[in-house]
Amino acid sequence: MANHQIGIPKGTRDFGPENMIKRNFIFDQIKVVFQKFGFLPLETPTMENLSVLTGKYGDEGDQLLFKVLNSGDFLSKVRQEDLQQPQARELLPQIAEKGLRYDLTVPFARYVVMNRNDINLPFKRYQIQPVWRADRPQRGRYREFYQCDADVVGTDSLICESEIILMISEVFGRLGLKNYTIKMNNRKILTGITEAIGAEGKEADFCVAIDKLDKIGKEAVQKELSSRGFTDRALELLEPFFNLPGGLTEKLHGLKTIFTHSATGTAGLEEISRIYQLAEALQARLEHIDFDITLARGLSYYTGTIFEVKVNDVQMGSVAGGGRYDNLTGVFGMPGLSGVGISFGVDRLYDVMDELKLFPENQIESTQLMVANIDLASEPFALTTLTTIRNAGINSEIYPSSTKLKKQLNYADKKGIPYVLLIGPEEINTGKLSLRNMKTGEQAALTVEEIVKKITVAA
RNA sequence: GUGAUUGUAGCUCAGUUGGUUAGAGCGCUGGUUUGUGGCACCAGAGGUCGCGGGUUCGAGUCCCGUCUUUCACCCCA
Repeated sequence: MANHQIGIPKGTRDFGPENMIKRNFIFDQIKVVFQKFGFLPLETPTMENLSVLTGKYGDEGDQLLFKVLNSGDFLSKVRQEDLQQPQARELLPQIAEKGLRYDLTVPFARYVVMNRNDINLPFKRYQIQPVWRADRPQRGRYREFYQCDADVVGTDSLICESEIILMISEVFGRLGLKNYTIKMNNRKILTGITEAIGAEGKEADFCVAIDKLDKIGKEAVQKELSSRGFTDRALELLEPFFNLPGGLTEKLHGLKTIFTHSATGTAGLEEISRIYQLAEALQARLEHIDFDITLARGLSYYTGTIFEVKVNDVQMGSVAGGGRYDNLTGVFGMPGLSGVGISFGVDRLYDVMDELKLFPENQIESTQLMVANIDLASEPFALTTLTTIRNAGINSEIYPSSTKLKKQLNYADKKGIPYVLLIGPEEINTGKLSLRNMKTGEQAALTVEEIVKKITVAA
């Protein structure tokens, strides 16, 4: 009888065995690629001090942080006046000093600063851990989800950016995703645009609005911009940006003339074309890259190149994103360290791959053979045989009790076990064991050696 | 945080203007088959109708609250 009280928190999920095998496949591919490019693993605590987390993600972000209540009698240290008239803002710092990590980049920055004397710059790390956001769940959006980050700090070389493009391509190739777009832009270009249209300093507002272009259309973006205080003159000057020519070189050329009086914009353009050159030298496939000046990305700490990857033909937000941040460690008292990184969203990749049916059929990590449990007398022989088979490197199990064969075969069938080995009095007498192929229903009398050979070859 | 939406058996869902013991399919258990799964047939088990309150002679059905689901906005992976 199921208890109606039990359940899991909103926006969290259990991952059953079938789920986990698929998820691990994604994790493994990403891990292999990260290591191939010289990134090494790092893990940080689930909880950080709130002083580390707050103020790094904007006001919105602070609200989305999960806070952890202090241990013990957490109310005893609260000021009496705050207990009389509780206000969340006053009360919170007194009752909670820890929070769940919101992303992997800020904890990484904290780690770099704390270990500045020990780490070898440029420092390349990857990190695959869950993060938590107290958001309202919806499609492709959970309160607990995994990020797979790879970042390099301590260099401003654009080789890093071009290698990120390579890593994205390789991960997607390994996952079997073919139709995807790596959108790339540069914050300096966005800054250049605000300069060019006479809206200096309104870059943040500009980013939020322009980011929605493909979603809500040009008119709605113009409307939003003017509601955010952009003048008619600015919107007029912005007009050419909406109508840039298609090709990369044409786009760059078009922007170059617009940016003649914007050093920042020009620098952004040079970075973009340099990244293309480097990626080409690395033999990256460039057809997936789309230089898109409307790409903005919310996180305020990006200062240079920004990336976002979308899978086409699937209704889903971005499945990966990243960019360069010039001064992330600055907030922790270590200025002048530039970093760039990429983050894959496994949960979304999973949903996309599931929808496109891209998960491989045969999972070698699952059970290959089950020894049926015919009767108590045959059990010792069956167990010895099981160990022999396991030692040969075949994933195998024995049905733990001698119930009806029908039930045992049914169990094997449902678990997708391809072979069942029958060991009863008959088999022990002849020394030939009955190996049943569950797919075809064929059954053969074979020695243990023949069985091991057959399954090893088949796998 | 704003605005909608959902909740009935393990799962997917029926359930009439409020009216007796709340149904189906799939799944599950047992049997037809005492050493042979999938197919078929037969039988059976399984439900505080999300939770709490209210209206009513009577609530799965109407009202309020709450939780949950899904979706849009904000924002984001």
